[in-house]
Amino acid sequence: MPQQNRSRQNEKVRIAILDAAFSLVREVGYDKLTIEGIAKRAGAGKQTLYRWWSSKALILLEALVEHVKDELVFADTGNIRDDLLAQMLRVEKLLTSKDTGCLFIGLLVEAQFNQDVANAMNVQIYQPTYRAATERLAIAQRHGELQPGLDPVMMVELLYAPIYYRLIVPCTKLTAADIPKFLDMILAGIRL
Amino acid sequence: MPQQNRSRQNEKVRIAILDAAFSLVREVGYDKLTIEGIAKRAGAGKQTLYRWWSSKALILLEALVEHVKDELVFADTGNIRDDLLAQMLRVEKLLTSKDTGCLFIGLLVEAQFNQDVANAMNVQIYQPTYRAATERLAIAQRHGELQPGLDPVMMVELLYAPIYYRLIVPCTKLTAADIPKFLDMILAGIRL
Amino acid sequence: MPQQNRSRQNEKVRIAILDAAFSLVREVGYDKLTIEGIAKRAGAGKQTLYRWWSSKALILLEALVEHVKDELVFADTGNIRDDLLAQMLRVEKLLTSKDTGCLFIGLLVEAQFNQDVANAMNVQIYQPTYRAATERLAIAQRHGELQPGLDPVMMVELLYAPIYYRLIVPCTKLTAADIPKFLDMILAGIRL
Amino acid sequence: MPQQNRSRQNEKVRIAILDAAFSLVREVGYDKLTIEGIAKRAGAGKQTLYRWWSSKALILLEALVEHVKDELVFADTGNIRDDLLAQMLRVEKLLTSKDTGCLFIGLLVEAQFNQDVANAMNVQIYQPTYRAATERLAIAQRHGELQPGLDPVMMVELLYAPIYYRLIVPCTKLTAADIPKFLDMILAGIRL
DNA sequence: GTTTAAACGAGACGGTACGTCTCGTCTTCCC
DNA sequence: GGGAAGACGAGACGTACCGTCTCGTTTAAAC
Repeated sequence: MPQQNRSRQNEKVRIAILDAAFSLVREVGYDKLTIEGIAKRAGAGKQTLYRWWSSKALILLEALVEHVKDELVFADTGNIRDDLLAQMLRVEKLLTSKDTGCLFIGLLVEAQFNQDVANAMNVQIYQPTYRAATERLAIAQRHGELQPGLDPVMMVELLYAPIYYRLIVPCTKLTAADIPKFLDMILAGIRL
Repeated sequence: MPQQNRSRQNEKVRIAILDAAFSLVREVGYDKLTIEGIAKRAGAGKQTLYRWWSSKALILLEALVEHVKDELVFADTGNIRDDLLAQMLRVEKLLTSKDTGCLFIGLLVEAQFNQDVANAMNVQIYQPTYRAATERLAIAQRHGELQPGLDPVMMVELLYAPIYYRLIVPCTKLTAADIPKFLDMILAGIRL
Repeated sequence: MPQQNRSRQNEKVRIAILDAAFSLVREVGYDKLTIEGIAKRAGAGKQTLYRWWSSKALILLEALVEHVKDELVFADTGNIRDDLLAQMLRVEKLLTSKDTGCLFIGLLVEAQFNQDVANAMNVQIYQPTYRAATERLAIAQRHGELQPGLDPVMMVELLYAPIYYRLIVPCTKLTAADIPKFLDMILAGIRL
Repeated sequence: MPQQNRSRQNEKVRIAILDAAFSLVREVGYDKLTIEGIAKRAGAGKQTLYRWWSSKALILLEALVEHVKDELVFADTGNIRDDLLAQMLRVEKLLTSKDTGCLFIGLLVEAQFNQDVANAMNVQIYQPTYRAATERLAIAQRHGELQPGLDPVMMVELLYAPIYYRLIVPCTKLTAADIPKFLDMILAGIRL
């Protein structure tokens, strides 16, 4: 991330670019978004974008992080099901909202082909999320709410998995109503 | 899909194009794959590709389907865990193999932005898969192996979900070794 | 020319093709005329056209010749100026008429780059024209109407030259009214 | 013409493109000349050509004008025949030279179908030529060398006409040796 | 308050691939 | 078995963006 190197540059330009990218991606979609389009909307030169970011994905990631950095917390109410449900709904909202949904999918897509983007997403999104989630699950295990032998990381993945599945697989639809159903299936198991 | 309209055209050309696409996508990756590149390798004119397919994704989908149409079965050995594990491993292999892995991811990606591709994948991949899987699960419910109140479709999704999650989320890795762990977590539940 | 080889082929097809070419070139212009367009209008297969003609120019030439073969005569009224003027006006009319004008220009153009067309035009258009014209001029020389020492061929060329000049040079316009002026300048000379 | 708008652009690129066009048209002929070919030889991107010129004809016209802008003068030695002959030979040389001949014919051809090219040729080639020529002829008329009642413009056209005729009509050949013969026929008239 | 170095907007540049078009050849099917 | 119909390989068209590269012009810190 380049922020640290740019202490002297005009913060206004950076904000204008992030805003332009954030609004444009909603209007034209991730794949139709171009560096030239962002530059034009931001009233910036293309060179300015290339100076600070190495791809459009990293611009969007920075824009996204500014919008969602407060969502990664994991509350502890004492009841693990409530906390898990709250967090799953929070993620579901993030991934389906008009603002951030297609942006997030675009970034996931880009990360498939671009290792820099994958690493950046990992550092800025997934590591904080996993840390918060595994800590909460470990507490629940110690409290006897969850099975003690299971790997917290795999539990996190299993919990988020249906959300991403519905997001990614064509012709499925991610809805808030199905979240608690999936949660309870995971908690109780599907075997008789 | 155009196959039905092309009874009179040279099947050799179609095969050459699908083969070219299938081999090229392995070598250069989905996003670097171009229509021109496929045409060149196939010894075909670009117009021929555009005549029969409306995007590179649909070419790849057709190529993929030819390679995997036999994988969508769902055996019934009488033991539901065995059958589920076998199918999950089959899918895992498909999604991580050198041949079809990045091809499949590319198609998933494309389907995010291209409704035609999404529909085509649904018809050719997901509907057959879901049908086979839900039938097997319903049998297991009737046999008293699985909880009778659960929606077979959601169970299918839950079972496939961790596979897709590991496939799609950056910096995670889909391995055969984790498949039975996820399966048992889903079967038994994670709650104590 | 292919006519002699096609005794057995359907004359109706040939006529349909020539008619289609002749009418199409008026509507779309020489440079926008395509083999495919002619075939479509004629209700013929492209292969049929390629079988009998080697370029669209030769189709048009054949169509043109059918329309103008009677114009190449050179009457002898006994008065050389009258005969020359009549012929020059006849050519002017041919070159500026809606039917044949742009067709003829197209052929001239094509002949610049295509030796086959140049030869065909020479044989079918220019040789008959030159023969008729030089014969009439030679008679006039013998009758003491024209200077005896001049080359009849060059005289023919000089007479036709202003017509072609006006036809070909951009932003000049070929009009019947200027023909007699040019003729009299050539007859009398421009020197005082 | 775009020259005036491009003060800031790299003149080297413009020259490279004009040179490439000029040399390529000699090698492959006007009709086989392509924008892509020019771009490739010039080491330029296609977009650069499209940015400054709207057709290959206008590129060639600009290249031509650079080569011939000094040929359009019309000397005044006091003897009208000498001056006319000199100018006609100059034009003959221009139209038959290996460098500029087929290029010029190509432009004439293009001007038949493309009004922009016709206008550009008129402005850059014919208007200067006509102006210089009619002025010299008017002087000759005032000096009593030429008939005073004749239109200078039509005289100019008549003088150039045989040159263009020989250039354009298939299977005729423009030679320097015939130029003075045509000139003298025009000056003296062909009537006895 | 001036200097000066960077970051800036603007956009030309060499490229690549796009999707379309037409060419002239080749193939299939029907009459 | 000849012709319409049209698929085919080829390749140029004109467009859109890519990422790089000058250009002057702010602009803000250092002097």
